Amino acid sequence: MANCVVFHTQIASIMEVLANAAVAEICKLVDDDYAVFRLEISQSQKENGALRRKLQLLELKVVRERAERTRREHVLASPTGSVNILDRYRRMARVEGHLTGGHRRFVKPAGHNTWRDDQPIAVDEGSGTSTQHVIMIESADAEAAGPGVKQERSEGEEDPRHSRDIQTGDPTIAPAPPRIRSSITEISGTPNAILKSETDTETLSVPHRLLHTGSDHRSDPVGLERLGWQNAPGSEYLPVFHQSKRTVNSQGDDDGDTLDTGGDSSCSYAIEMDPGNMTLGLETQTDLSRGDWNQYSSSVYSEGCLDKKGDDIVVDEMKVEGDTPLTWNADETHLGHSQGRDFLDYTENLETNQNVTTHSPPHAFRDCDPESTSMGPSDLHSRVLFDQVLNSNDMARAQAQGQGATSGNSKEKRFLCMFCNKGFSCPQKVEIHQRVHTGVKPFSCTQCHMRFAEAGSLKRHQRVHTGEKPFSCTQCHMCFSHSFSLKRHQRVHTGDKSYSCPQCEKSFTHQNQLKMHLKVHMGERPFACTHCRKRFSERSYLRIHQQKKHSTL
DNA sequence: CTGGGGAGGGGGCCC
DNA sequence: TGGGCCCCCTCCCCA
Repeated sequence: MANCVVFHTQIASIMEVLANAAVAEICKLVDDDYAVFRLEISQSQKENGALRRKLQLLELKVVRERAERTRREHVLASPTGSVNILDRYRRMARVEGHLTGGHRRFVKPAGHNTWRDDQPIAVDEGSGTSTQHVIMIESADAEAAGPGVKQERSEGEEDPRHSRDIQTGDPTIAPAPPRIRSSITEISGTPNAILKSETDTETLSVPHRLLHTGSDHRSDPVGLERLGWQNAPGSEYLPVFHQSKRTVNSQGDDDGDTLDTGGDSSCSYAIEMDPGNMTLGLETQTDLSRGDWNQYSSSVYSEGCLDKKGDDIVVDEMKVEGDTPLTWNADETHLGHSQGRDFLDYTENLETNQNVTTHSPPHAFRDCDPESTSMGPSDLHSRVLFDQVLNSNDMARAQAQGQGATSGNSKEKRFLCMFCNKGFSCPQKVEIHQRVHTGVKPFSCTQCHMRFAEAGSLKRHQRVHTGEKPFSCTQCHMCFSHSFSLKRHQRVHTGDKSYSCPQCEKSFTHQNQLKMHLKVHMGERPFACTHCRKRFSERSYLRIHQQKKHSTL
């Protein structure tokens, strides 16, 4: 019995020794790993600092340029009404093309499409016209709201095309964009503040790193993965930040023992956050997550491409044309009343919903043309009906092509658009895609003022000036500048009428033909003449009617 | 004269 | 980078 007790005691002592040895080994491994981890963190912090300084320089540069352009636009401001300025510019660009897009024109002389700055630019497709001053149309409201608001809104909605054209601003007028400068000063204008934040708040650098490297992957693609980008990009920005907020007050920044969060790099960064700088960090994060980082990334991208473009392709400062006005001021509440409800909803949606999957794209408002005021409520209904009929065909095609917002291999398309959650295989594609939402158009034509989000679109557009029509029909003399135009044309020869009406068995070669035909079945005449209230099913009919009947008015 | 249909021009967007 | 498709606009023809 005694031997048994002694034996158990010895076993217990041996196990204790072994356990202690194991613990010691584990501690040693942990210490080693921790040392390596700390080293990596310190290196990352240094990288953050360098990147942040680069960012600050870029931000300052861009903001100065924008402020200068804003000043010039402000000089030529002409309040004419509260019309969506971006939509107007879109139509201006469209009208510009239409003004020169002659039907059955085989060769267009170069320069025919030249935008003349001294000409009023027709905006309304009917009789309405506007001028270049439309760029400041909304400034009328801004002036009513106060100079500060005006400056800030102009900052977000400025039109580089006009700003580039309008070079005759009165230099005696003070530029005075107070809100812009103050905002930039708060965020990144003063290096001292940033340097302080570098030492006090490491979390502040995390959103910067996350977001900016997400767009400018070339600078640090490894950092993305290290920070968890690959797991849930897009939707993970805010959770990371909120998590940081939660852990701020629970752990000290100088106690290495508390750094036991393992691989959760977000938590490990959050440890060293200074609550005093929370506002600054929140502003920066919010600012970037709303799309401003696209602006930044696009500018970087554009600048990076400057030397890659040929003589005919110019990539200059970013062009913001989209429905989501961008701003460098993170405090959107200052913008809300002047930016328009669309933008507000947009940003609120981004703020509150981290999984933005059902967001209607901003270009959903694209169809709100000037004549929409004469369109009855049924227009929306007809649009839905069109979609029901037409989308079945489109969806089948999309499925055949493997398209879709969330289709495809999620592992391959792990870079998500922060606006619509669509997945892409690499950050560049996300960046290009997000121009759909941001309206950034870095590629401008040297012969007219058209701007494009993609280089290919610009190259294709330049055939308008050169008259090049490389796509010729083998069965007739027709030549086309678009490859798809040729393909569409060849349906005439093949008799292919893919678009069939479900109600009368009619079929069409154009999808748009079917679209118009459906209106016949529905008896919709959404386009009403403002003079005699006669209604038409197509805008062109209304226009012809107005030209013939009311041209003298 | 109205309006339905045919077809090209051209930009947006994605693969 | 090019190809492809979608979409809108426009003009023309014709019943």
